[in-house]
Amino acid sequence: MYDVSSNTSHASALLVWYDRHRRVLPWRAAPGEPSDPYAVWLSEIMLQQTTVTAVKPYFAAFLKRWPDVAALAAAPVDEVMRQWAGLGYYSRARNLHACALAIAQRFGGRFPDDEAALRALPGLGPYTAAAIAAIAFGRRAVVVDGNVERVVARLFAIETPTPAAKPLIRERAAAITPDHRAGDYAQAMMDLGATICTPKQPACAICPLSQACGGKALGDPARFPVRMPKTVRPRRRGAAFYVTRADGAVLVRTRPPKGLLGGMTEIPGTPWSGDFIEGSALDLAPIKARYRKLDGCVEHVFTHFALQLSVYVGEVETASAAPEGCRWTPAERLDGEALPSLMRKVVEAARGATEV
DNA sequence: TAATCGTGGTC
DNA sequence: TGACCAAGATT
Repeated sequence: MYDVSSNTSHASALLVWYDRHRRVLPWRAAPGEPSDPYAVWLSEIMLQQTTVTAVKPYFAAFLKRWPDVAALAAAPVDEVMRQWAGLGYYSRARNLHACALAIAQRFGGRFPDDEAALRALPGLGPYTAAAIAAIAFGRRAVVVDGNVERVVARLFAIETPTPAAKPLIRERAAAITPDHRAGDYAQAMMDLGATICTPKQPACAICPLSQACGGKALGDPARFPVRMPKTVRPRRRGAAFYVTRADGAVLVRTRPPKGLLGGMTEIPGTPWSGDFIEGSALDLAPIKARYRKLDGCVEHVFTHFALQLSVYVGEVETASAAPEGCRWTPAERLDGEALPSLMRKVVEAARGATEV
């Protein structure tokens, strides 16, 4: 206890707190128990920009269906995409499968245990590689996610607006990262950010780092991290065509593998643009049919734009062939398609309007 | 460096 | 009700 450098004191105060207040999470090993690298990896990918609440059911479903990395590697990528549907950021699912294949084929089914090798795998960036090295293998690593950024920015009262402050935040984070209990420390920082040092109203009164916190000393810790002024979110509009055959089959198509909703199933529609003309929507219908426009719009907000989608409902004869790029899917199999949430909204709107 | 890439919850 | 936010990666 004679080393009173900030390095050790921050970490030990945090670890004492963690031993008492750590969250119980499905992918987290019990104290003293070894963690399963597969579970750690799977959860870390799912948790990228995604809440714990949203991840839990997906994590359980994946683990039940594919209990280890070999099972996941052996699955068709389309099955993985379907299982991922609804969780968002679909390139994660494609990379997840690519990573499982790499582990199975290049590493004999065992995850590499150092940060650099992990970093080279698909879908593993600086954060995730460091997190897995620390949590699954006990390696010292500087783990910086959104929680750590917030905690560190407050602790050191960093005035530089993010994202310009990232290098400084990383430097400060490295300076307080201990050499021991790497996994516990990384998870402690994230638990602190998630439960105490929260974005809006940090609970400084019960924070183990409050004594050392520069942001608190200044009187307004919630001011950190300092953000750059926000940009406006543009709105785009378009139309979707929900076409059914007399036998109930629905016309769908698969989006290109890359880009927005890459590789996912969609209801055919027009491009989405800022200057969409409602009156010319029907000129872009994928197949000739009698269409009825539903009242209102399906609304959906993406990260960088908001979308308003008109929905047209049409019906064709059973003999009708699917147009180029489209396919018919039986009504009872539509829910099993890799439908992103936006498209589930479209389907729901169309069904609600047709079944009355 | 700056865009792009989902979704659901919160205030 | 709209803006912000969540265990970021990729290009």
